[in-house]
Amino acid sequence: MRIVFFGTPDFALPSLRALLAAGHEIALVVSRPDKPAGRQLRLAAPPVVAEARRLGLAVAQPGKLGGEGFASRLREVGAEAAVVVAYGRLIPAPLLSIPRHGFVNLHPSLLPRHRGPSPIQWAIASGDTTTGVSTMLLDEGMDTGPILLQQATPIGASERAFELERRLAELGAELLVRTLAGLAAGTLRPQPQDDRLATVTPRLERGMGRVNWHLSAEELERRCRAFDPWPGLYCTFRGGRLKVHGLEVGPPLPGAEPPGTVVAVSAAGISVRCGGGSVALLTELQREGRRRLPADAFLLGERVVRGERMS
RNA sequence: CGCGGGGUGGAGCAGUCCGGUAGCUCGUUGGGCUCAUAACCCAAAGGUCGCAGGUUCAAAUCCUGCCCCCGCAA
Repeated sequence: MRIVFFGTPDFALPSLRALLAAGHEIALVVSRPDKPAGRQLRLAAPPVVAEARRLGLAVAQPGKLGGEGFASRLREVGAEAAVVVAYGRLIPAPLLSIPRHGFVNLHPSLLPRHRGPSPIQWAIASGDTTTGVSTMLLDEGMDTGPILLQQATPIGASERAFELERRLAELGAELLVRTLAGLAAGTLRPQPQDDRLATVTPRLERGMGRVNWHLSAEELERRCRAFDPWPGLYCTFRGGRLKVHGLEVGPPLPGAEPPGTVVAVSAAGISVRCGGGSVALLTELQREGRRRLPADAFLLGERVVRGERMS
């Protein structure tokens, strides 16, 4: 099938490759504009653009999709379907009817649960034991279109967002290929989503990684995995930023210290009082400007003492 | 030129401002104690102080250039 591919980050790469491998013709790859990245703030191309160039595909990085300019470009391409995988922008409604089969979107959750921009992270943060990938036809809403196919997968008890994301990217790529085959064969029946079951995830922000010690250790443990690698979990300790890369639910310790108080220190980690009397065991830490370290190594240089506070 | 921190025995750090024979915790090795031990005691080994150049009687420490790691920001 002749298709236009919309995508931007790494998550979209397996899909792009799988579509090619399945014999589809990718007439155009559409991605978001380059933006400054890295420590020197140099302009960097999104992963999808880099990959598309390697593959010798035509690339477009329009600033806006709204105008007539892009619409006519899309018509010229004459694709039978558009595929959207983590493009990063809402597709304006007038474009949706240009390809004969419409816009097929891959979404990394079991819709209608976890609509919105960060479904993978919130599936973990919410304590879900199962998630998955969905393909659907885009409509004018945000992840509200009728579902084509879905594939579920369990979430590992210690699985982190970057790991789950990698798995869902692969799982989604397969699902996408099956979806296009189904569309071409006319065997798919789009199922409307049940809006009553819908949940919407907020876009992640830097500040969401700030540890609130009043939350339970269980909640913090999930966030530690959900926000890895971004925005990460961090707090303030001894006047500087302390990133928390490893946080486990610790064995309970008696006491009524205010949340954020160090209640025990051992080679296994730093135990910190959390909400509801729970205890978090910090097992991997990183001081700003320093390397991330397992707790035992961290403690050799930072003599953390019982009773110290983290905020 | 976006802002900033750091590179010191195997690991994590102090020492750098106010130049003057390298220190702490841990690990390693040997010995001791002990029913025993990841515990404790004693001893030892192990370092071109990121690289190059400069200043100086003398540089981990001051100056210049380069390499590498990291936090913020995006």
